[in-house]
Amino acid sequence: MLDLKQIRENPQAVQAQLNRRSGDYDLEPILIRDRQQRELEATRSQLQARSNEIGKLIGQKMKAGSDPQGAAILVLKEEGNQIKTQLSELEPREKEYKAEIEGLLLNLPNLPRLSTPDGKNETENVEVRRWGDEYLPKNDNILPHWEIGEKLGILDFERSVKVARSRFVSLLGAGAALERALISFMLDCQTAAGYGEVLPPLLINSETLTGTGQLPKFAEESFRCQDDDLWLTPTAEVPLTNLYREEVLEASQLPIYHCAYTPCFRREAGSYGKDTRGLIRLHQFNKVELVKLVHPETSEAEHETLVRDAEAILQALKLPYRVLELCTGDLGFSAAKCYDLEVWLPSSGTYREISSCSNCWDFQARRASIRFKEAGKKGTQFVHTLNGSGLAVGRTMSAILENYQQPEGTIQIPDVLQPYLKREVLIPESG
RNA sequence: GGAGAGGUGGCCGAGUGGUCGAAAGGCGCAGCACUGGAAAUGCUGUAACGGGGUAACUCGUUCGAGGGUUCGAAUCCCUCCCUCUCCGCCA
Repeated sequence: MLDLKQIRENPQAVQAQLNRRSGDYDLEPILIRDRQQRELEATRSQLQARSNEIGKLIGQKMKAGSDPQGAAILVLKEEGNQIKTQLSELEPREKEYKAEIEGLLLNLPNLPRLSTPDGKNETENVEVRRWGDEYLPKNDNILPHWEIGEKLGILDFERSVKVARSRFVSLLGAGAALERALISFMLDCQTAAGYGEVLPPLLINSETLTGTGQLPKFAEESFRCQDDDLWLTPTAEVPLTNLYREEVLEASQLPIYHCAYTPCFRREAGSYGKDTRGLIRLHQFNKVELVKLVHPETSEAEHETLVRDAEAILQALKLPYRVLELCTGDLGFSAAKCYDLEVWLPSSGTYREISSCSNCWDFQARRASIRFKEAGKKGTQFVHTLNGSGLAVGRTMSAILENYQQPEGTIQIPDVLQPYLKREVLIPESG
C-alpha cells in the first residue's frame, strides 16, 4: 500500500512513478475522497470534543450531589442527545469514505525505484549478468524434460490428470526422491546462509493474502476453500511475511531471515495454452522461499545478498543461468525492484525463470502493519520486506533432466546432490 | 463437540458505568546521578494511529472485532473471532 500522506502531499510525483508501470492508475478519486474525509473529520471531532465535555460535566455535577433530574443536568443531557443525532449522520459517512480510500489504495501497485529500468514488458528486462556458460551441455538432441521424465518412468502426467486435473503431476520412484533431495539440499544451503527454517500453514486467510498484495486484486489467481475464509498458499512469501503482521518489532531484532519449503498452489488463470507440457507451469509445485524483514537503510544491500543466496543454489548445481533486472512494465504488483534468475533449458534453447527476487520496500509492511521501534526514538517505522525463490524445485528438476541428460538417455546426478540421493545416475525405472 | 475461564500499552498485569484514570504496579527502553569503568541502586521520562498547526501544542480514535443501551462504556447487553483448563474424539 502506498502512503496516503505521500499521495496527498506529492500527487504528481507519485502519479509519475505509477505511469512508468503497465496499466492505468488514477490518483484523483483518492485525492477527492481524502479531502472530503478530512473535512468531515474536522467537524466530527469538534462535536465529539463537546460530547466528551458534556459527559465530564454531568459526572462532576453528579459527584457533587446534584439532582439527576434537576434542570442543570437535563439541559446537558438534551445537548448530548442533539450531538448524538448529528454524529449518527456524520460518522457512517466518514467511515464510508475511509473504506473507499482504503479500497482504492489496496488496488494501487508499488512504486518502482527510480533506478528501475523503463520498459513495456518482459522483452525490455535488462540482463545484469550471466553465469555458467562452461556448463552448457555439448550434446545435441536433448529431449525435453517431460519426455525424458516419462521415458525414465519418474513423471506421470496422464494419471495425475485423472486424479486431479490438467497441470498436475505425480513424481515416481527416483523422481520423487530427486525432488526430495533438491528440497533438502536447498534448505540445508539456505539455513547455513542464516535463514531460519519455517514450515508454515498452507491454508491461509484473506487478511494474510491482503498483507502481501495477492488480495484484493488477484483473487482469481489463488485457490479458495469454499466453506472457510481460507486459501491455498500461492507462495511461502505470503505466510512467512505475515508471520509478523500487526507487530511492532524492536530494531535490534532486525534483520529477520526465514526460509521455507512449501508446496505452492496457483490457478494460472489466463495462461491457457502456455507451457502446457512438463513441469514449468503447474497448479501445484514445490518451492523453497527466502524472506527477509529488514531495516529500511539496509534493504538495497539485503536485496543483493538475497539474489546471491538464490544464485548459490544454481552455481552449486552447475546449472547455467542469467540474472535479469525487471523493467517497470514487468514488475510485480508489490515489488519496487526485482531480479529474476533464469536457468538454461536446452530443449527449448531458452532461459526460463527459476527464481524471482523482489524488494517490496515498505509496501507490504504498510499493508500488513509490520513496524519496528528504534530504542529511545519516538514512533515507529515500517520494515522493508524482501522475498525470493531459493529455488523453484520443479523447475530445477526440469533443468537437471535436460542439462544433465546423457546421450544414452540417462541423467547424471549433480555432484552436490549425490549424497542426498545416494546415487550418481538416473536410469529407467523398472516398474 | 460439551463445560468453564479469559483477551487491557513494546511485554507482564491491576482496573466492573462518571471529573481527578489512556489506564495503577512491574519489566523493557532512554536520560541523569553514583563509578576508574561496569553491575547494582536511586531519580526522571517513555503507547500507537488519524486530523489541525512552521512549531510549542491541540482535537479525535483505539482496552480481541463488530453492533447496541446511556448525556457518559475497558466496565452492561448481543453477535463473531481467538487463547487457556477439564471432558469427549482423533493422526
